[in-house]
Amino acid sequence: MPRSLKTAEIEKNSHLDYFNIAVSVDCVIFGYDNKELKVLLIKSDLEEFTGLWSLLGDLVRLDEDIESAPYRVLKERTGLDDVYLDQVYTFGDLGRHPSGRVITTAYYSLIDIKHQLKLTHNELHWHKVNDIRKLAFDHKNILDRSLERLREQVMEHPIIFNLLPEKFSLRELQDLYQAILGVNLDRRNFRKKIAHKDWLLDLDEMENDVPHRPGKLYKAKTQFRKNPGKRKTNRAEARSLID
Amino acid sequence: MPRSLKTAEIEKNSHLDYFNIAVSVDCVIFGYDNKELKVLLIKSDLEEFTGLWSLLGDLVRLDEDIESAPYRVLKERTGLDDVYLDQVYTFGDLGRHPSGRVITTAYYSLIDIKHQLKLTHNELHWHKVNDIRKLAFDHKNILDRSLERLREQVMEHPIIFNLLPEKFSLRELQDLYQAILGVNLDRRNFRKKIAHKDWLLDLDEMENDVPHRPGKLYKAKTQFRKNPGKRKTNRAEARSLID
DNA sequence: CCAAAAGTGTTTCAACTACACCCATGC
DNA sequence: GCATGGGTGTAGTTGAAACACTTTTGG
Repeated sequence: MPRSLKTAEIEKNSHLDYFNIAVSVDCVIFGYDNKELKVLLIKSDLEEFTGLWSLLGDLVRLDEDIESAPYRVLKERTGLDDVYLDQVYTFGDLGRHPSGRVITTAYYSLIDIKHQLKLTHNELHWHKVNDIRKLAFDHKNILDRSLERLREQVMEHPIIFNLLPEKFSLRELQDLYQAILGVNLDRRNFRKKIAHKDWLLDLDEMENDVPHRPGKLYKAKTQFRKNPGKRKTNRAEARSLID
Repeated sequence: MPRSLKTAEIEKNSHLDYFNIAVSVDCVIFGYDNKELKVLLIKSDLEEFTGLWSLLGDLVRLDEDIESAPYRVLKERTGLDDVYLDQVYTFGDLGRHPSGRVITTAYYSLIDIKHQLKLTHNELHWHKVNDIRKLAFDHKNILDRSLERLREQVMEHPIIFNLLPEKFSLRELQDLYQAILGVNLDRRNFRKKIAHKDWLLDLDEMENDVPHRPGKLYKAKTQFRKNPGKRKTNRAEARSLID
């Protein structure tokens, strides 16, 4: 009963297992720091991929909904419990996993990199998304698709706040949009657009410790923060909240 | 080796199989006729779902990419070979299949209902999408998500022509958009918008057999018709073609 | 006083909406 | 000649883009 197989054990699959299809999830965990979009990767321990990094994934257990699996992976790897997750795509080409037939469903996740993570593995590191050229398996492809999806979602849906600390200035928000979209935005137009969307609460507080004129601080209206209502209803909720 | 298991045999899974996760694909096959959006369904042969209809699906084989599976299902069920397909979402809740643990990836497909289909099963019928209240398994949910996705795609991407015969009038095209989106569109604005997109070739031919002034006939520029280049590149191609 | 970013309004342009009349064909 | 849809243009509105100066703070 392969109930508690770990990713690191996939390669130990017996020949018998090889003749079944295994189902995994892979998490594209995005974070934001120092004006750069980052992704959390783990050093691959497969011989075929020595020196390469890979996404965090695991086999789906027999006793969990597929959507629970990425929450479990996040919890196990980072200690985080209440995160934004969205399914991206399912990848199932024949040769995508060297140890056998593994079909994987990719989820992307947005977390506040400053929430001191309890990283459970010392081979776990944040990488600048822009610097990544090659990953183990088809994970570069999965990353590209997830980033593409994130870019599609981020201007339309109030999800970006999950990448920021609770309080932030409009400049920080704009920098983050720019990091994700890879473009520069006009400050005045950006502020008008954000104001129009009515996603923010004005905290009547100011930044401090900045070496220039401090900006006002805002936070996201609570319904947009983290993962409102947990599993399954993500998409529908996010959608209804912006109508 | 469960290499050639058929959907209809899922329920025969042994207890041994029950303790594995099976992977299937389900096809939401859309067609258009008589100003109504239709979907191709098969009568469920599971006891639990007596009298209910279900989507066409099958287990993914060990020797095929996951994206090949829906093409194979389409080919087996309708005889069609070169169809538009797009992955929608992967559904994997614990209780979704009464015979065991089956995770399914949904694809939607757009086909010309008039291409006389070689329907391989006499319990296979077209149903008006608007009339469907209940389906076997979680297929109503899958249908709803697929329709939602089709609606998102159809104004932005040149895919709708796959639902029409090769030659069509602007009225037919508009009727089809209206059937999909569930709204009425202004004729003049619609024609301007379509003209602007530059998706059509003017055939310099007229309708005949219509009991009113005949309209001009158009066809989609060839790159938008059917499934250009087959599997895998669907999304990327569709996207690049509209830039 | 210098550097850095905060904050703010107007004009232009493109896209979308609403809306009405004459035309061509079949019957 | 009547019914049905074909075919077309304009005015108003809305959202996006371009663009520059003054203010506040820290150093």
